[in-house]
Formats: sequence, structure tokens, C-alpha cells
Amino acid sequence: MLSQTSETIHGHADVNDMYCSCERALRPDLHKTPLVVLSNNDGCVIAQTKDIKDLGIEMAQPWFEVEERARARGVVAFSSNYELYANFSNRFADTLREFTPRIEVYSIDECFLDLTGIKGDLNAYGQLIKQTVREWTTLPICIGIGHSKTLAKLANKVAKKRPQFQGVCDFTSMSRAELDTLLETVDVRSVWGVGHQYEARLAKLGVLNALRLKRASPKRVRDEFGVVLERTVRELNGESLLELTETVEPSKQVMSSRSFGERVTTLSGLTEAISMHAGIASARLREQGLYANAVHCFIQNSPFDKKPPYAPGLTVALPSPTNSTLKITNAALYILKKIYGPRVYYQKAGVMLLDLVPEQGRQLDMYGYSDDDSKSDALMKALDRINGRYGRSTLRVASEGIKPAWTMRRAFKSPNYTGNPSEFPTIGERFNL
DNA sequence: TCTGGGGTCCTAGGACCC
DNA sequence: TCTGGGGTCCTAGGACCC
Repeated sequence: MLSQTSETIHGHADVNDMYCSCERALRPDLHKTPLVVLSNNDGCVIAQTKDIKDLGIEMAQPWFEVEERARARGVVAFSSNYELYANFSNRFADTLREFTPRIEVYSIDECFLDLTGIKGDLNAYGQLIKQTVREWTTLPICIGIGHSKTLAKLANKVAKKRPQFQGVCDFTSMSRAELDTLLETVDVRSVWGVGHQYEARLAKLGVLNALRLKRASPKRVRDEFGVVLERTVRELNGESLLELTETVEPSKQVMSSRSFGERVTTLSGLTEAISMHAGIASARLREQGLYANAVHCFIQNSPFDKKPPYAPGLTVALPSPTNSTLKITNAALYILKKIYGPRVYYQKAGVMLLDLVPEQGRQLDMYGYSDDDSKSDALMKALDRINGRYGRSTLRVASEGIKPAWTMRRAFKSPNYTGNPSEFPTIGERFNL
């Protein structure tokens, strides 16, 4: 008789208040201070420590609405510092790899782990992982374990919210009755794949908690909501339908866009911004070894400016696939001239690269791979090397300008301790001497 | 004054074909 | 004037995620 192979077991590890925890890692003096991290332009609150929630500050709330209240209560704000967070993210994932060879880096602060076949007490194993990450990286994490990714993620939310689990919640060790009793106390909105639109529609059908969704008829859910939510229902029932994806699929599109620190009305201002975005997007393309067949460029005014919405954009096909900053910038600026209208207070602009192909797959134009291309490749390699070493915009296209007025606000950025040597702290700063 | 920046997947509907 | 059925491909828009 064949022995039954063990059922799939998924783990999900997720850093608590990731951005705040990274800021705290380098500022031990702030370990007890309530923190918030702000979005680009210091616009919205995008991360906060737990104690902030008691002050009535919500995620995604505009900072200007709450700044005064927060400051009065001793809250410290940081502008987002993605270089720092990416660095800690890598350390986090590397630590997890010590415990299982198969992990999926799902986002900057989350990983799925394949725990299938791990012998012994999974709860204890989870605790060990959690403590090791804490010791090696200083980051606090929680771990959820379940028979599907959806269940593992849900278990993690439970572990985060309910102190009795001490940061690790294993659904697979619970009896069905125990699990169902617990799921009945979990909001349906906590389930991965249920956003606020679905939450509202589910509420009308009386589906308010995770247990009700688990018990919904897959067929009916498919008819009313589509195949995605049907899959969620089946995953809640322990079917593992979403596989661990260890390798990162190449991007299908690459975008760079940003709101301005202040409104821009002139073509020359937009030219600088679009040049910058074309440069960033092209560099990301080269990082992934991809080539673009089309460029999309857009500019828009603000939905908050009480003016009619104005958001022109246009896509052009490139004569042959390219990842050259120069060619992509030219295409983007060509579009910009076509779509620009005067007397508009532009708030945001961006460049999107589309129809991406890997190097092997790219079709050459009728002239094939020309001398021009190899010169361009060499130039781009040199540019990436210099910018990789000395910072993103050390070497750039002249149309980007020198120090434009519209650059985003990052008034509270922490120094780039892990990246740029010129921002390393001196011994005195580090220890408050 | 001040309101983020990326992505993915699915579906419906139109254009076009025979 | 009327006018079928089945297929593909593309795009826009809507939902979700972090």
C-alpha cells in the first residue's frame, strides 16, 4: 500500500508595522515612542505603530489633517525611506531561508513558507523562526500556518490581533470545530481577496464573518462574484489552489510616476519630470533584463483641485524593443508635447513601459542588431554602474534639470544608514554623544 | 497650502473574421 | 430590407493586493 503523502502546509510570515520597525531598528531611542511613516510627498500616513491606533489616526489618512493632534501627543513622523526598508526586507527573507528552502517573497514585508513535511510541533517551530528573525534583524514578526495560502494569511492576522497566540497561530493543529468557532469571530474583510466592495456586497447576503464565507456555495459565489472569490472560498476550506511561486515572474509593465511637491503648469517643468520618470523606468527595465515595445506617458491635474478632471495620456509603439534611457526618454517627451495643454495645474505625471519582452525574445527591426544598439548598450551599462554606486541621478539626461522645484517633499526622511556611505552616522550621532 | 505608488487578474463588450 | 453563429483579439474598467 502506498503511503499517503502529507498535505501541503503553508506558512506566512509578516513583519509587524514594517516601516516603523525599520526606523526603530536604527533609532533604539524611539523604541517606546509612537511613530508614523508618511507616503511620498509626506501626504498620507502609510504605517504606524500600534499605540497610534488609540489616537484615532487611520491608515491612509492625510497627514495635514492629523499632524497637530499627533505632535501634541509626542508622535514622531518619518518620510518613507524605501532603500532602508528594502535592505531590511532582504535580511528578513534571508533569515527565513535558514528554516525552509522554499519561500516566496510576496511583498516587502511578507513571505510565504513551505512547511510541508516539517516534523514535530509547528507551533514551536514558528516560535523559533519568530525569535531568530528578532535576534538577527531586530524585526518583530508574526507567523500564520494553514493548509492554503489564504488560511495561512488569515492565521497570521489572528496571531497579530490576539495576544494569547504569542505571535504564532497554527490552524492545522486545531480541530475543525475549534477552527470554525474561531473563524466565526473573524470579520470577512480580514480574508485575503475581500476588499471593501466585496465586503459590502457580501454583507447584503448576510456573509459577515470568515466562517460564513467558508460555508458559502462555491457555485453561487462564482456566479455572483467571479472565479477569484470562488477560489478564496475553496482555499478557506483547506484546498490549496494557490501555489508557492519561488521565482519572480518578469514584470508585464514597469511604471514610474509621482505626485509633485507643488503644482506644475509649464511644459518645461513637465519635461523635467517626464525625463526623470523615463530614466527611472528604463533603469528598472534593465535591472530585469527586459525590453519595451511601447511607451505610455500621462499627466494629470488633481482630483482635489475642484477643476474638471484633466488626465491626458498616450501610448506609442517603439520601432524596435529597447531599454535605452535615451530612446525611451525621446518617445516619452514626444508624447508629452502631444498631450500637454497650457493653463492646467498638473499634480502628477508618469511613464509606463509596456509590452515587455526578455532579451532572447526580442524581435529586431528590419535592420537587425545595429552598431548603434551595441553603443547604446555599453552606454547604459556605464550609466547603471555609476548610478548604482553613487546614487540614482548622479548621471542623467540633461532634460531632467538640476534641482527642479516640483520634487517631492520628504521633510522627515531618516538618513540612508544602510545604503549611501555619505549618510552613515558618525559614532557620536549614533550614540548621542 | 497639504490627499501614495506601484502592480495583477478577470470580465464585458466591441471589432473583426468566416 | 431582412440577416446566424461561432470564434479570436483587443481594450477599458473594475476588483483586488501591498
